[in-house]
Amino acid sequence: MSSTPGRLSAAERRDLTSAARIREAAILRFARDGFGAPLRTIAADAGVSGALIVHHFGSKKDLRRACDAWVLEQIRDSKRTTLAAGDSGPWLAQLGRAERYAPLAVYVARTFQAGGESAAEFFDHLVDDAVDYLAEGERSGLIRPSRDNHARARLLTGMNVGSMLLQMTLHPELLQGGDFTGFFRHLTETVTAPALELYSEGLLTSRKLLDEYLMYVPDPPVGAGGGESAAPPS
Amino acid sequence: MSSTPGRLSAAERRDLTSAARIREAAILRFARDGFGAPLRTIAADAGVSGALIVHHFGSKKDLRRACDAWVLEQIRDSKRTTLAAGDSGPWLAQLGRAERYAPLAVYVARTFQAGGESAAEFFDHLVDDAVDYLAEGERSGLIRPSRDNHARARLLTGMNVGSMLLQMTLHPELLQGGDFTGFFRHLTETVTAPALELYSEGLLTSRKLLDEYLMYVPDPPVGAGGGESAAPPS
DNA sequence: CCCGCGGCTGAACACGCGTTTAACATACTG
DNA sequence: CAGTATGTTAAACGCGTGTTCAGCCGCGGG
Repeated sequence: MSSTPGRLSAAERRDLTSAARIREAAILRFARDGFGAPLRTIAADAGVSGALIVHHFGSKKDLRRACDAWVLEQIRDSKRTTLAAGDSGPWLAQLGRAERYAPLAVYVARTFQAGGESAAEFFDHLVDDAVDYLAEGERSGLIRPSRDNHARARLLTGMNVGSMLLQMTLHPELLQGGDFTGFFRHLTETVTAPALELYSEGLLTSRKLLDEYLMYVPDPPVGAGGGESAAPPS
Repeated sequence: MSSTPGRLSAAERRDLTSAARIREAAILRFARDGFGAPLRTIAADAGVSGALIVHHFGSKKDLRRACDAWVLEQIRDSKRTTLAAGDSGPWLAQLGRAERYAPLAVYVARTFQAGGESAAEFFDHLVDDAVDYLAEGERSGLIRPSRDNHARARLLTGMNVGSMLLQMTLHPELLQGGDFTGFFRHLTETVTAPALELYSEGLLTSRKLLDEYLMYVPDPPVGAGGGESAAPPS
């Protein structure tokens, strides 16, 4: 992994090797076309042969694992940065707007689309983030308290990620060019207004339905959450 | 297509032929495993050879087209029925609970997951339904008026479908058995409570954010909608 | 009787894909 | 300079898949 005598750290130097180019190309291509993208296409993107990819990474699965780890690392970086800047909040939305991080956000969306273990893990991660974010909003008086913080966080996160997934399948052309920011711009443009309305005023005129439901089913929360996903009864 | 001399209509008689069995098996298998399911698996489900499928339907794509049409027809039926019973409303949620229609709902979800032309068409269909449903709720005083009915309908539909998609990728095991109703049960169970809370009380304590946003961007609606999908800024 | 035709099949073909293999180039080492 | 490790490649293999092909079976009509 390290042969040149330069004094850069191994991690830094690797960013100049073809292995790094492959990783970069793979992330971009996976974000564009999903994880079904042929290995040879990634190879062409990186300007190398297909065989070299498996030589460096072992297999396509391992390549994806490497990309996953790298993306997660980048995201942690970004979170540290925005947190340090006091600009806390849900990163998925903001991330998409930042030119640099948009591909990462789309990559994450592809992870959800592909499903599997990593998707579930990542979702829990996002939910935990949302819990924190909502709690902070609650403290600052911006957000209402909930009967079940975890369930609410799960609902909102699920709606967000789900909507992203839907937009991905409904408008694949937005990803086909490398224009990842356009994807998020379109998403927020069509969503912000009605979402703010829903968040500010609600949807129902009375609390009758809610009260009836709460009467019907027993206790709402206790401590830890139990269920998982999200989809309101329209 | 018709050789036996019975007096049933051609369409009815076909429901006894192996072509019908193939269609039925394909719908179930597509719902379970998605449209990537191998033709030979469907053939095994239907108890026929793989070659017979293409003999009857021409190709896998054509088979899917036939299934799409059939499912759409079934859904129209179901809509007519529930509408006649005065039990109007969004069918996707209710549909999942009805033992008979649950596979159809999952099939539709798979359609969205696969993306493409039919997904977009179907989504518009759902949005139109939601517009009607919301308007009716508004008339009956249950639902608040909106600044942009179409945008709101798109948001809510997108959140619903998106959440369904997410649950599909997050919990594929719920589909792996043929238990399609369990899928929807789990979905509504984890979602209903926080969704009702959100719909009844909103999320934000003040309308400041909304007003600011509305001040910032010009007119909200006019007549027809323009954008498409949905995903609130968490 | 047999002839033909439609339902139906197993085997073979074509193709895209991940992966393996053998070889070549380059550069560092003794 | 030989030797060896490392980066890199073209070609081939294996496998899963949609599709095609040649033929079998059973039955209704001459």
